[in-house]
Amino acid sequence: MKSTFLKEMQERGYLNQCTDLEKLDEIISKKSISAYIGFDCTASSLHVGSLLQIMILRLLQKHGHRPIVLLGGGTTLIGDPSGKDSTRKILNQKNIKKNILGIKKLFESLLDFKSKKTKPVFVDNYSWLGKLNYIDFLRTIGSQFTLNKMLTYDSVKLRLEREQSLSYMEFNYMILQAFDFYKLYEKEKCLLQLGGSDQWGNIVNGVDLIRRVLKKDAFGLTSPLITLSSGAKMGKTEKGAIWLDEKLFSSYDYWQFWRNSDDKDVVKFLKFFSDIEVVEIKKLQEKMDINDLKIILANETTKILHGKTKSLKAEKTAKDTFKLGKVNLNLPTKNILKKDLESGIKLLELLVNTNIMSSKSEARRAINNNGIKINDLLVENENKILDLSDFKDENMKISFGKKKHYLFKII
RNA sequence: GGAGGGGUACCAAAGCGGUCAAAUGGGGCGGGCUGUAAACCCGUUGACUUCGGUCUUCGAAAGUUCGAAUCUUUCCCCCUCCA
Repeated sequence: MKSTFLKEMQERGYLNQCTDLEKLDEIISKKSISAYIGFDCTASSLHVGSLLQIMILRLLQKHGHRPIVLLGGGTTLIGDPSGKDSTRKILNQKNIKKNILGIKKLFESLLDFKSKKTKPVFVDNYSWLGKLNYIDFLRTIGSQFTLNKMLTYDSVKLRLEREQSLSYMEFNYMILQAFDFYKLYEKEKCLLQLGGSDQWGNIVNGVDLIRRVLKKDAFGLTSPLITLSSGAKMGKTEKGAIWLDEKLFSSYDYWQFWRNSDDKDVVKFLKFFSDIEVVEIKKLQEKMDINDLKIILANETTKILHGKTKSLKAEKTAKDTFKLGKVNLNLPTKNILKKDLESGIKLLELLVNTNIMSSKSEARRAINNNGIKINDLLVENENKILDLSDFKDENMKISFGKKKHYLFKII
């Protein structure tokens, strides 16, 4: 492979399938191109599941290419049927607009805006999908698609085979995504669409459309679906998604998420989610203890998303809490009113009110299973009432299990 | 259009008039061991509780019964086979 971009893509394991790898390599090794990835706007933030795509955009910039971030303000109104059993809730435009703002903001720290040449471009496909003329669209674009072929795509086939309804609206999704690529080729000279392997069908459609209508070559490239060594899908835990927005998922928790990776995933994750050069990762792997490697992983990933200061802070907090047994004031913090404390607060209620536990039964259970500690002392009485004597220097630490620690402050 | 099978907790799946808040497995959570890992072992897994119990739950609604996840009726949804 000639191009540095594709070489690193391969080294890091980002490469799954390409419509024409040789030709793309030829072009991309000679000049700088624009490439796009589309993001759904179903939530106000992205989660770890989208992080790989973001890393690819960063890599694109690193090698002198220009990333285009397509926010699916139009397509989210329709809903991608790929990999879904049933139609999902359709969002209204107001929510989608809000989501777009939230997602856009994430990219501010993740991508490089300084270099003129590789400055990212943001586009919302509503700007062209929203004003389509139905008849015109059917004649120029719709005529290029055959039902015969559309029906063979997995996203469609699976739904039909399972006799689950697929609305005409959703059925059109792939055409719209193909049209996006077509538009971006015209407007932004975008040669390449990137995406997860589940997007392959949609991407190929775009490439075909450009070839047929514009008589030009465009390319599609997909990344593999990441699974954890446990087999689970990346990004969602039982407690909910690992959000990238700090308001939804704190930098401390984010750091912890990576620190708690499975041994078997660490090197893979370093390649996927850190900026450390692959050669360097190999060296680290040889000389370092797996736990130190996990700390590096946590530091690097947190640094990329939340910045160096927060990453260091999270590392320090973790070290104090887990290694030194100290109370670090940067632990997730909850406030307690002084007057409430003076009249006595039931531990059970506090746990539920602060969302540490979702019900009193659960809290009782946790206590009876020796899972709750106050200032590192096991709580034995489930009906414990808290008062000032449980605080040291205005602080009280409540721990649930070995990993979750919360700091309570009197206000 | 014809014939049959089925909808049970987070998921899979048993139960087919009372002993059912519902077996079992997976997942989750907690504990033990460890390294904030994996594997393994133990406990736990609807809510509220003055710890006596109470309330809500087996696709939906209505009914039979002292008593229904279990029986009846209607409705909704899914699956398999034939046409």
